[in-house]
Amino acid sequence: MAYDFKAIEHKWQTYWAKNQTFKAKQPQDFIGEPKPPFYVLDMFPYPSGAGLHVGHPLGYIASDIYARYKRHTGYNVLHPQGYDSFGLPAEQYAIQTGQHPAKTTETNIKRYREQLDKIGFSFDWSREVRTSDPQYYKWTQWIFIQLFESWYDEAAQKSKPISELISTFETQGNSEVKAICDEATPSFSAEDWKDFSNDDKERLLLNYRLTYLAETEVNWCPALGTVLANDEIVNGVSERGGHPVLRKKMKQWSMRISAFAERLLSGLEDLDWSESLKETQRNWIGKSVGALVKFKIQNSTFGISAFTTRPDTIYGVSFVTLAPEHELVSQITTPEQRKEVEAYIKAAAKRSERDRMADVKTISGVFTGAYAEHPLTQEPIPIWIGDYVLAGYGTGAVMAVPCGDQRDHDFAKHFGVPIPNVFEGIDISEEAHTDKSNATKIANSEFLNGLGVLEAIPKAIEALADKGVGEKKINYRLRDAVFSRQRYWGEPFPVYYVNGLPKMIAEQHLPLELPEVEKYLPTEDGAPPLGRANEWAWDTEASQVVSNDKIDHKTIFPLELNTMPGWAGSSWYLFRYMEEQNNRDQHIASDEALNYWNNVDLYIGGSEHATGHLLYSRFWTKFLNDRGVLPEDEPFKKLINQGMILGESAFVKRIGNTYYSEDVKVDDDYQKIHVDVSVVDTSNKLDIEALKLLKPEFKDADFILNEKGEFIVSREVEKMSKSKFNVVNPDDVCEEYGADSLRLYEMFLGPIEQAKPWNTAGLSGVHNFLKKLWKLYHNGDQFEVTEDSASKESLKTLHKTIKKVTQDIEDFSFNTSVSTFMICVNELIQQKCKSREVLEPLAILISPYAPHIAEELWEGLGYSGSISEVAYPIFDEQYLKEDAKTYPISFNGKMRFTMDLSLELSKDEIEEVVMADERTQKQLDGRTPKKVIIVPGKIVNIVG
RNA sequence: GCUCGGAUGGUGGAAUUGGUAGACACGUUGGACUUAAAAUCCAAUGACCAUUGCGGUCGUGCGGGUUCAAGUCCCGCUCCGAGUACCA
Repeated sequence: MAYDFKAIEHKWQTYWAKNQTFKAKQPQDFIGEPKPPFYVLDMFPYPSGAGLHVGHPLGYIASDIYARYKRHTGYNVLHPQGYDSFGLPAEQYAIQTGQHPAKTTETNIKRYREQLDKIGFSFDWSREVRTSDPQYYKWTQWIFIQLFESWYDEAAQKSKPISELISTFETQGNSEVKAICDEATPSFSAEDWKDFSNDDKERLLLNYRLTYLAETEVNWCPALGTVLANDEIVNGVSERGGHPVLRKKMKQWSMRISAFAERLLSGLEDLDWSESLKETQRNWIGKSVGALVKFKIQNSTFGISAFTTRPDTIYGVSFVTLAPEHELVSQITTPEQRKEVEAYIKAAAKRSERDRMADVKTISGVFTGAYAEHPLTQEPIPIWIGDYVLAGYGTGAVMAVPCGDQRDHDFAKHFGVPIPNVFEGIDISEEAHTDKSNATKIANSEFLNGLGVLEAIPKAIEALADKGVGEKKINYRLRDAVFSRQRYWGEPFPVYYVNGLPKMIAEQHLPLELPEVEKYLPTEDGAPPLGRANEWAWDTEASQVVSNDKIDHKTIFPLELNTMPGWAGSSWYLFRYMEEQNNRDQHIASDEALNYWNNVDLYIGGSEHATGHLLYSRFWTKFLNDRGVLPEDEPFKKLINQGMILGESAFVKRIGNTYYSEDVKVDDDYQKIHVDVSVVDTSNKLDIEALKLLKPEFKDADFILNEKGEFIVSREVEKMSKSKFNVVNPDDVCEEYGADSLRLYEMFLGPIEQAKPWNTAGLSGVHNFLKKLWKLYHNGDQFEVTEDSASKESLKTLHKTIKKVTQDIEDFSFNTSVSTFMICVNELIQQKCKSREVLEPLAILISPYAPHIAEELWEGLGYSGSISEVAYPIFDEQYLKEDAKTYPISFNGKMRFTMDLSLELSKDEIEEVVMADERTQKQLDGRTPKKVIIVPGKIVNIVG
């Protein structure tokens, strides 16, 4: 019987589904001692219209191997899957076609599921989640309300209920409270608080809430009447239509993630994540220690605060630069400068933040005409604006010290601002002196003169603090996260507005479901798509959504028109899987479930989520832990990033309507045109007829063949995408080679974390291997395994394989374990091994990688039921004992020949044997070696 | 620009703590079986030189360095990829 992968894979996929083989157990399901839990999670996919390509399953295959391995070693494994089903592409499609995004999303999910099912994953589908399902986003809304009802106690480093803060305000005002809040929060006493109106109280509380309304900048496209994602902007204009884009302020919900900066930073230490990923998050959070320096503005009541890490250079300040968006700019600019300043602000609004950061070569800025006062010397300091200062970072103001900062130096030189030198014996005429080591001594700085940088910093802060013009400050680069999106296809906020102040809809009335709209575009006056809904008002008495025309601002109020961003639903989904479908009504998950599963033991996904999803979900987890909802304060214990699978695009040379084979010389300028990889074979030959069939536009084209009468394409490695015609569909691979081949090949391609190109030709290698494996258990058409004991050699092969494969799984080195299986099978065939003693453990070993064939072989071995929980083979050292080693004999580090020597020999004995060998004497050619280096068990190196 | 990765034969990659560079595959070439093809099996395959055999030189993106020994460690570059706060 030949290896009939189609029948086998279909048979076992049906069996697994029917028997719910991979359904995880809840703690209460165990009779007696429960198995230890192990939670393996993939980053859930966004179900796009294009379907899966072979790049998507890479991480899923790796995590599936690990999940299956853990089942073999006695764990109760939770390995769920679901969909991140809110998102921009479905909305774009809806705008174009008028189809409801829920409908296209449903279709896409169905297709994803079919594709996933064909690959043989051990997912527990009974726990599926979809972020766009109202029963799911009910809890996303619920979490939002919890955030609204919380504040951050800086002293305790913990989020707490807002009611506690209110009681404190009632008894002591806010002077004693150490809370994270807006900078502009005024101080007040208990009496003041009592005198405030309810609205005033609400406005003040918004300064403290963990989610709050604030003015933030967005990319506004006036022509489209909408806000654009950075992604939708290409070269400064909108991708759709090429319209200009401006930066504009808008009132939006924000998340006070900055309150958690310190914990997000220190929490990294205990995580089993790659050092590079942790480093990326550390840099993103960007902690820096320094001082906040306050500058008075001359002839004005205003002041500017600037954060600096170099308060020691305070006497080197020669100007102050504000971000063009800084709120003071319009108020301090002198009439003479106004025209120039306004023009500059307008120009800066057209540049994206990224452009401004990336461009360090162009120095630009404008003098405001205003002067600040040096906090220590009272000398006047000119105030400039410059777009290298970003409004969102720090205070949006920089105290410029041109002698110590290169950017300030460039700016000063460019505009002819003086560059006072505060460093002893350092020439700063050409470039700034940025060295922060203590070897640098401060000069021209009064009481700081002669001090090293490290001593000068605290001394300078002390002096500033004494005068009340500065203080020690820790600054984080991490900014509060904007949480509003002017979109349709996202979670609605459970918020309505009374007198312009936000109110939460009570928990028991959730979910607040998305309303129907006629079009998915923003309204004509620029309101988000929800502004088109006719039924989008909240009746506080009936507690239900009612028609907009009933809004009376007495009992019926308008609802929030924004929706939540993509990361809302993905920040907590891992906890939803912990509970079974039928017990999800009353909570995110039951306490029993949360306390049993805790958090994710292994998380696999792309590194592009390093600072988005992975940081936000850590933030929400910490918050929900503070508020007693979750038992853990980190979501993902271990994390592996899978690399991208790239496509091998195919190109043809075109001149007019004539196409030339790659190896035909063409003198004129030609264009390179993508052709679909499906009409090109593995030796780069193009099937012209198939191409014409696929793409009618080639019907009348001329094709110039090479001397052999073939048409050859050129190849290039690019990102796999529909527009590049280089997408390989896993369905096609499963059809031609089978899911087990696909799984093995994806792993065999290379290290899981590396980006690598897909080359379908290589599949035959792993497919051949599976055929050989099959043959090992068969004699002709007959399944054949003997009860004879295995040879010493075969046992050695087996145990060598157990050792290596087990180690590889633990190290996530799946590519090398596939090679190990190949070596193992090659050796067993050579040894003509048919013994159950070896073949039975081998079937278990390979089952995480190629589960379908393993099940079939297991059945052939006489067992009924799935192989999936059979105990994993145990490695026994005794079969691997060696008594000799093939030593490489090197001369000056170059290997010349090898010698088989007993491992029992001492260093001296080895030297004696090696020196006596005639090949050694030939190499030395009469010379006496200066040195002989012998590392027993490893190498001999003769120097001389 | 900044942050984080990566670079090894014709191709994907291996070499886990500094110790035989190129495991395992793909591809290519030659051979066996066959009327033929497919499938399968066997052999060769880093480059260059030598060749009757022995053998030799070079070689892990580039330039330096440390070491008995460097793909691996250190310093300085080049190129490519990802992220850069509203793609998910």
